[in-house]
Amino acid sequence: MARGKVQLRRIENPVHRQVTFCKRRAGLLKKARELSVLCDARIGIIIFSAHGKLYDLATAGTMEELIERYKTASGEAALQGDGGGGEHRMDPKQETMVLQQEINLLQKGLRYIYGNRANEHMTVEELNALERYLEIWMYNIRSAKMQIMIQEIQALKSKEGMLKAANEILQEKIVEQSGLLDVGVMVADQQNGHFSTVPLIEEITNPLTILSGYSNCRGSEMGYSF
Amino acid sequence: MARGKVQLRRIENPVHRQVTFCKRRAGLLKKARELSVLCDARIGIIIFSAHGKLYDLATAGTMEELIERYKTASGEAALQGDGGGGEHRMDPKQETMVLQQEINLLQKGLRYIYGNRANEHMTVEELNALERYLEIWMYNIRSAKMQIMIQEIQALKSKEGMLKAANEILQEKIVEQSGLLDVGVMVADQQNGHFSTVPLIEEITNPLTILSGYSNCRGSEMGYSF
DNA sequence: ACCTATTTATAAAT
DNA sequence: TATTTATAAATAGGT
Repeated sequence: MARGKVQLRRIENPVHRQVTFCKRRAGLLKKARELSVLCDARIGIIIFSAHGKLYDLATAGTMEELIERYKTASGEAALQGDGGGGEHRMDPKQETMVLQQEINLLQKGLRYIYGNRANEHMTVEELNALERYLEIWMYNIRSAKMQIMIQEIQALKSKEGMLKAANEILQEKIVEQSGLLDVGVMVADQQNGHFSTVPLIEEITNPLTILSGYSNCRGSEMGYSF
Repeated sequence: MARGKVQLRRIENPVHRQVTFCKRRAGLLKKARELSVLCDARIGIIIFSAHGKLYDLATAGTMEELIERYKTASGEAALQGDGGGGEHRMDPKQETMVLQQEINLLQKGLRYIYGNRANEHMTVEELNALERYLEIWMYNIRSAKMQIMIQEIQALKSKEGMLKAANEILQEKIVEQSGLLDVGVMVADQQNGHFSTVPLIEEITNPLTILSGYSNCRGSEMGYSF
């Protein structure tokens, strides 16, 4: 913006382009910070240079928070096919009405929380409803994760059942063959190595013992990516 | 930038603030588009107004692409710190002081949210800190649940390993005894019922297949009590 | 939404 | 890369 009007097209001279990129990038981020402070907005900016280098800015929080909020706000999360099993569908008209109600309530809640409380009046009932919605959404996320783990656990359990059954049949077979051999059970027990046949199965039962005492760990020390 | 220098702090007059927000938001997006074209950069901007309304811009592609690219690009840069177990403990006095600070902040937050906003003033910094604490606590709870399920999965897997080992030993024993009997493997196979000995074990391997596609189920339909 | 006096941003030169 | 400077752009306050 000086010493010559700028044409709105790619700067061909690589040196000029690099210099302009640095200057304007700084300017853009400055403007964003100003807008955020002046008008109480939350802003995230992601810039990839032509060479793929990342520059970013997130005002009032982390970029991750903004991305999450963006995803819900842009409606991406709200309008996708049901991944789970058979859910009881109501007719589309009613469905959209309910969803619209939820959205209205959420928006009102946001104005209430972030705007001037005096301008928006929410009844206790509305606040309770909002609270329930939020809990439901959070519950959905957690449930999806749980579903995955539960399926894995059940797969393992069924596998365990099959292995146990196979074990029993094999043991029966051994007993049978021992009878044919007229040698008796003694031989079988000696050949068992460190596995004692009957105790083995008893020992490993009781799979669903729920452990307790896991409160109060700082989050950063636990690295689960679920 | 005109008719009066601007102070870099929140504009208190709501009308002025709204007008400035509109103007500067447009200016910011324009600058971003210019930078993108002039310097061949890819830029994404997410703006949430104070009332929660979303404004966004993505040059040269979609915001989703930029977010994906951001996650990989920032993730590569961010993988540092002690990944292992070593926790840096501070002395108990300092620890309790930090906890007391957390409690004070929470109490202030509760008064702020449920009481009269005019009486309690919280800075953006305080609110951010509160938000972070809440996220950490929630993360802890979820992590504890995860820990329990992960332990159960591992217990089941180890049990599976033991059963497999036992199975193999039993099968060896059968083969051995069959040799002693001079009857051969034919008899063993016939006595196996619907379990074929070797195929069985192959069939049930592959325990850690993670299922996908569990997004977006309504909470009320899922009855997990974790 | 439009105006315009000023402030800001910045292109080119150093 | 930092500074300077002439000029284009952005915009605060008003209408």
